[in-house]
Amino acid sequence: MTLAKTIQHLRKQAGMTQVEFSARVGVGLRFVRDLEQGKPSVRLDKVNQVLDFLGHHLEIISNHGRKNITSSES
Amino acid sequence: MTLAKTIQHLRKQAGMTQVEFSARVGVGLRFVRDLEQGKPSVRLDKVNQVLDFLGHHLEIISNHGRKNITSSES
DNA sequence: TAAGTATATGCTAGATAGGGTATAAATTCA
DNA sequence: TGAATTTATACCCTATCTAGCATATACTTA
Repeated sequence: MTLAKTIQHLRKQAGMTQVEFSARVGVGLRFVRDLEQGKPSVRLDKVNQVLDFLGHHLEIISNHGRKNITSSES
Repeated sequence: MTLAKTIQHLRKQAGMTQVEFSARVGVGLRFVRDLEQGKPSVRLDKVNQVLDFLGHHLEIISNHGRKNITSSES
């Protein structure tokens, strides 16, 4: 599941509209909408603020196996 | 480990300087430095670009247990 | 269908991230 | 210790993110 859809899912699970959610999290309504629409260039601190409110956080996970160091096979 | 330190660790593990790294990833040197210094307000898409290069990605993880819906115990 | 609610999109203004560059500080190594 | 390398900090400039508002579109229910 994408970040956008996961957050949307968690918000709905918490029974909040975007309006209520943005107010309680402390970010702009517009941001919540952009976020849930999958805008890629959002600010990380804002995302973390949202996730923290939802009792979640981000972690770095290895892409099991094939690295992507731009396959430097000369 | 923090996002900043993890990325720095992965970069060094790959044997690259910040200069080489930024060039190969395709982001500015300035960004790499801000990122590794723990600047919280970096852009998510840039972070993902870096992580993808390193063969990693971000995932949403639940903070096991205590939610943080700002403890709305009235 | 209509009304009410919720979400999506377009716009502007203000704030700031990122790129580039220069320099300072730290680190490495002979 | 000194030189070379790497990393950190400071500055300016441009691009764009966020907030806020208005409006349009979707969704729900009577």
